[in-house]
Amino acid sequence: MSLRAIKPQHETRTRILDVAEELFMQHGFEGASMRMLTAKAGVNLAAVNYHFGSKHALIEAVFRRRLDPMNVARIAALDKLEAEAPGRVLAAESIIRAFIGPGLRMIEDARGGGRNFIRLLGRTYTEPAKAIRALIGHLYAPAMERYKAAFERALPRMPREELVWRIHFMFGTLAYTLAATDTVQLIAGCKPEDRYDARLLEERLAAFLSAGLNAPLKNTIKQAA
Amino acid sequence: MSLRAIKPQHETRTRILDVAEELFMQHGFEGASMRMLTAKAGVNLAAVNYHFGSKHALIEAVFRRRLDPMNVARIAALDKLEAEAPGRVLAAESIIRAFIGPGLRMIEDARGGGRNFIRLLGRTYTEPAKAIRALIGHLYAPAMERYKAAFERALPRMPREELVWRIHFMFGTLAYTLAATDTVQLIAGCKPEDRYDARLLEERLAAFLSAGLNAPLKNTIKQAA
DNA sequence: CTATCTTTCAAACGTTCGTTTGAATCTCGG
DNA sequence: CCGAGATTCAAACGAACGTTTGAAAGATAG
Repeated sequence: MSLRAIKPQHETRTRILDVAEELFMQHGFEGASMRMLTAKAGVNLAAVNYHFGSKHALIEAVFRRRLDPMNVARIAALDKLEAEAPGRVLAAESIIRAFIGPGLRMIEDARGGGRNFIRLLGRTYTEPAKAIRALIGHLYAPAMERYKAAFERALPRMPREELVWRIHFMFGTLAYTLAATDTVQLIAGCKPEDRYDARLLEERLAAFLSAGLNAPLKNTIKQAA
Repeated sequence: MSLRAIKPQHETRTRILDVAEELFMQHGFEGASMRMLTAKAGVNLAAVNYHFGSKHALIEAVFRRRLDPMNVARIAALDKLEAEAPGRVLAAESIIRAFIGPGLRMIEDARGGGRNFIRLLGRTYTEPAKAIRALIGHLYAPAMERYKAAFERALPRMPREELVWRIHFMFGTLAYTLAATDTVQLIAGCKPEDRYDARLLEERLAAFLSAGLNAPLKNTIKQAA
């Protein structure tokens, strides 16, 4: 074992992953070509196929690297919440905060890679390619099931079908908020850097989402259930 | 003028637009190729360039055909609302319903083209290609300005910055709800056909969004303004 | 130093992309 | 029926795509 340690064990791999994250976010999966990507990463064109096998496998690796730890953190946050108040009914807002917290914390990631990933992730919920949507759904499934059950316990009187819809709406708000690059400016001249004060954004999101989730049930909705 | 009328004046044009709407929705703008598109439409490969000029011009035409009338309907709905209660302060929920109504009505379009378009539109808010996002922003601008002003009048005590964010959140919910093809099933085993009972969906959306928009202002948010 | 395994490299592969071309076909007023 | 204009057609264009290849270079253990 020499004294090298200058070149990390898989520098090429991680450099490809970092650049892929950024370029997929900027141009989409089809819009970011292998030549573009390898040139920006400063590696040979064949490096992606050597280290990952194919472009699709690279896409999967990009998601796994961040999404797996993020969902672990989400489940841990929910576990902690339930352990602190054993047997008690949790407030919906606490559950919401447990869910969005890990994502927002990733935005604050100093190196900036996390921010790229979060924006990429937000966009991918509506990705047209079936294979990619299936991948995301598969990676999300465990955390999703856990949170759905938590919401059901927190809101026992809400019809299941209505609850599913409201969770769906919450997902939409979250995904869109994170994915939007400059569409915000469609509504108002909002300086883009303001968008990433994660603490303030968490307050805004928690207020909006918990109010929506707890919205009164009108008769028309009750009858449908 | 003969008795033909069998072949509409621009049948090729509209057939291309219909198929483009469907394939762009299914595969995205880059994923749907001209050969795929023209083959499905039963027209020659060169027809798109002959009638529209380029693929990008076709994309623009697909949006203009539906988005222009939809925004006209949105502004008209708001005009009607304000005319019915002159000088009065509108309820935020009425404004929300005026905005989402035209979109949901398009989903019910019998021929199905409207449904394709709405789903395509929802996805396009987070489209990576800048040119397309700019196009959407430009087409939306007039209606957007009108509705933003209406919300400001309806909620005079809310800080402007907070209001902009909440409008942004509403956009997200709407876009995602409409764009989602089968991501709903991530949350629950919901039969996809249920998703398009437009009346029920309007009730659910209006309840969720107006509760979120009217959410109480916490101190942390007030201080930020 | 040598031999073995890993990684990098330039070059090329076959395919598909959006677009262009120029001739053929259709439409319709005079 | 004719001829100008609009439309359709098969074929080809160059460019860019993801991937493969086989040799060169680098790293590692005996």
